[in-house]
Amino acid sequence: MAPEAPSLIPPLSGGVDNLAFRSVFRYTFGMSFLQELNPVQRDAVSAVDGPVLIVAGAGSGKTRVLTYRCAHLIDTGVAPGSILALTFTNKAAGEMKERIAGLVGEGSRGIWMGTFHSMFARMLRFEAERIGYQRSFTIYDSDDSLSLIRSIMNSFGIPGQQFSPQGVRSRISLAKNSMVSPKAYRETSPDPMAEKTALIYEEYERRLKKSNAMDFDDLLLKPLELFAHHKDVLERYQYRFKYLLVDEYQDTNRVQYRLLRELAGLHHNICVVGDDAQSIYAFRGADIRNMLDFEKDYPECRVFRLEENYRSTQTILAAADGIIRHNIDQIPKKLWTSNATGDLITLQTCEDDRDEGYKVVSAVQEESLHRKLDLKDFAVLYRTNAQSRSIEDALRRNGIPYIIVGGVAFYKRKEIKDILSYLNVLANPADTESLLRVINVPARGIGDTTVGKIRSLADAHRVTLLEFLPSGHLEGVIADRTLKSVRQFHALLMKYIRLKEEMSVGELARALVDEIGVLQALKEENTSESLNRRENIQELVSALTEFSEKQPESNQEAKLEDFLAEVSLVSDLDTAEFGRNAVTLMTLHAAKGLEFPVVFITGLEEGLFPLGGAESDRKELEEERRLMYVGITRAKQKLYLSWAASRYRFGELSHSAKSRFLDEIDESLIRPEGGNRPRATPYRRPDLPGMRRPAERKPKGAPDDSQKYFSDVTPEYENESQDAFQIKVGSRVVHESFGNGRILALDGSGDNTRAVVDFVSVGRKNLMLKYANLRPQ
DNA sequence: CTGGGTTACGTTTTT
DNA sequence: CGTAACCCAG
Repeated sequence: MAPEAPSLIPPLSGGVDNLAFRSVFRYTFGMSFLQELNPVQRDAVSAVDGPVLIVAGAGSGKTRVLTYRCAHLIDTGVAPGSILALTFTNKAAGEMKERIAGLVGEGSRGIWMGTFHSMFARMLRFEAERIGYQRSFTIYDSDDSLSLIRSIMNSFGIPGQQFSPQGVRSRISLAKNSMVSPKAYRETSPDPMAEKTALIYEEYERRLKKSNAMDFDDLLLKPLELFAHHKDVLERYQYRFKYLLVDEYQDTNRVQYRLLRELAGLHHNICVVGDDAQSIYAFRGADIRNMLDFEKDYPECRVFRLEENYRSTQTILAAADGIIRHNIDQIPKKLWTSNATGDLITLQTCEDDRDEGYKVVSAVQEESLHRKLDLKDFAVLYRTNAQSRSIEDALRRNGIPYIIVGGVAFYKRKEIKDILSYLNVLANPADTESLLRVINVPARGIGDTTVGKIRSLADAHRVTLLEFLPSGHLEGVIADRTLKSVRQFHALLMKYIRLKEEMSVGELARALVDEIGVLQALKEENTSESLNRRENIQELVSALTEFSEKQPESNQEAKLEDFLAEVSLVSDLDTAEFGRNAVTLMTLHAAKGLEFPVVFITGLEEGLFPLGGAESDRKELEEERRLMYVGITRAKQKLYLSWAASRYRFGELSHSAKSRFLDEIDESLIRPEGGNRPRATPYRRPDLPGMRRPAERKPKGAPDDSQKYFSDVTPEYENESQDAFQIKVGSRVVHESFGNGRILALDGSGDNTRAVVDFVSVGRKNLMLKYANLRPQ
C-alpha cells in the first residue's frame, strides 16, 4: 500500500539493504535466473535504460520477462519505490508482485505496481488538494455514474426514452477521454442532441465535484490535469519514477498514453510490452496506435520480439494463425513453437445451447479421465456473460464444480452496494449520491417526495445534503413523523462518522451492519435468496476486518478510504480463486493473460461470435477476430470449438449459422466430433421439476456418469427431416424466424447438408438443413 | 410511503 | 429469460 508520501530521495536504508541482499541474491539466484530465459528474453530483461518496446506473442513468456526485469532492476540497486509497473488487472499485479518477491524477497516491497486506475487513484490521494479535492474523495463506478446521469436527466425533465442514460454516459465518457470540455462539446456539433448532452455533461461534472467524487475516467484525467497545472508535481513524479513498465500496452488508451509520456519525460526509461494481435479493448478507447507508433515517439528505443511460444501445441498455434491472418490490420509476425503437434481440435456441432452444455460437460469428463487432469485445468470461454447459463446448468446437473469469473461482480450486488454506500458517506460526508442511495435503506419512511424537498432546500441554502438534514428549515415542510426519521438517520450517520475515528474499519462495519439490522431482516425473510445476500454481507464484513488487520499500525486514518478505493477498482477477475479445483467459466475478454491445458470456445455462431453488428464493420470484425485469437491461444494441449444451430436468446429460440471463424481454421486441424452419430445427450430424460436439485459436488468426472453418455443413444430426432418437399437451388422457402427466402446454394449431403439462403429480411444465411426446418413458401 | 405487481427493455466485452 | 424502471392499490 506504500502510504508514505512520495519523496524526492529514495530512502537511504533501502539502498543499503539492497546492497546487502544483492550479494545474497547473486549467490542464490544470480546466474540461474537469467539462464532461465532465452536469448531474446534475456536481452529484453537486461536492456534497462532507455525506451524499450517488447513485442510479445501469445505464450512467449511475456510475464516472465516483466517479472525478471523488475527483479533485475532491484538486483542492480534500483530502489523499488522508483519503479512504476502498470498491469491490466489487479490480479496480474498481485501475481507479479508475488513472483518478484519469490525472486528477490523483501526487496520488492514498495514497487508501485497495479492497474492504471488504482495507481493513479493512489497518487491522487496524495495530491487531491492541489486540484481542489479532498483526499477522502469517493470513486464512482459506472453504475454510480449512470444513476447520477439519470438523476440529472430527471431534474432537467429530459425523458429517458429516445435519450438513453447509457447513451449519454458513453458520450460523456468519450468526450472526457478525448479531453473535450462541456463547453467545447457544445460547440462541436450544434444540434439539439449535443446541446442536451452538453448540459447534462456540465451538471454531471459539477455534481461529481460537489460530492468530492471522481468517476473512472477522472482517475486518469485528473492526474493529467494535475501535471499540466502543477509542474512541480509532475517533476516530482518524473524524478521519482525512474523506471516505468507497462503490460498489455496494446490495450492502453490515449489518456493513458499521455500520462506515460509525461511521466517518462525525464528519464525516458519506459518499457512497454504488448501484442497487437491481442488488442481487444478498442471498444473502450484502447488505441493500437500507442503501440504501433512507439518507435516514432521514442526514436532511440530498442525493440525486442518474443516469437517463441512455450505454451501451445503446433496444432493450436496453427489454428490461431489461421484466424489472425484474415485481419488486414496486423503486424506480420512469425510465432513458432518447438512443442509437439498435439491433438487435433475438436469441433462440436450442437443442436442448441443446452446440447452444447452437455457436449462440453461430457468432454470435460472424458478428458479429465483420459488426460488425468484436474477440473481446474479446464476453461470454458464464451463471448457474452449470458451464455454461461446453459453451461452452468449442464455442469450443475452433473455435479461438476465450477467457478465463474466475472458476471455480476461481488461489490456490485445490491446488498453490498448499500453497505458500501453507507461507508462512502462515512468516509466522504460530501458524497451526496451515496447518501441518497441509503437514505431510505432499510425503509424508514423517507420517500422520493421528502428527498426531493430536502434536496431543493439544501441547494437553496448552499449546504451539502448531510449538513442540511438537522436543519430547522424542514419543520412544517415535511410531516412530523417523517421529520423524526430524518433526524434519526442523521444522528445515525453522525454517530458513525465519530466512531470511525475510534474503531478499526472492520469493527465499524460490523457495528453499522448490526445497527441497521439488515442481517436480521434478511434472516427473517428466510428465502434462499435472502440468506445468500446475508452471507454476502457477512463476507463483506470479514473482508473489511481482514483488511484492517493486515494494515500496518502506521496507517490508521486513511484506511476506510483505501478500502473503498480498492473495492471499487477490483473486478471479480481479481478475486477469483483459480486455485479451487473447479472448471473455470468466463468471457473471452476475462481469459486474457491466462492459460489452461484444455480450453473450450463456445457459441461460435454468426451474430454471437462475431457478435452482431461486428459483421459489417471491418474494424469491429477484426477486433472479434483478435478475441478469437486470444481465446485459441489460451489452450496448452487441447482445444474444443463448439457452435449451436439454435440458442435461446432473449427468451426465445433463435437460429444461427456457424461462425465464419470456424471456416478460417484449416480443415486439417479439425476433427468434427461424432460425425453422423451424434453423441447421446441426457436429453430425452424429461426435466421433472423435483429432479432439479443441485447435484452434490463430485470432483472429477464420475465414471458412472460418463458411462451413461455412451450407453444412452437416442436416435429419435434423427429422422424427422423435411423430405416432404424438394429442396434445391432456387427453391423458395420459409424459415421460422428469418421468414421468406430463396436457396442460393446447397453443400454437403445427408445430415450435413448446408444451404445458403437469401432471406428477404436478414439477407444471406448459412443454414444446416437438418436444423433449419425450412418449409416451402 | 410502501410494496407488490406490471411492463418494458435489453446483451457485448471492463477499469 | 432476467433485470430494472414504473404504476397503482393499500
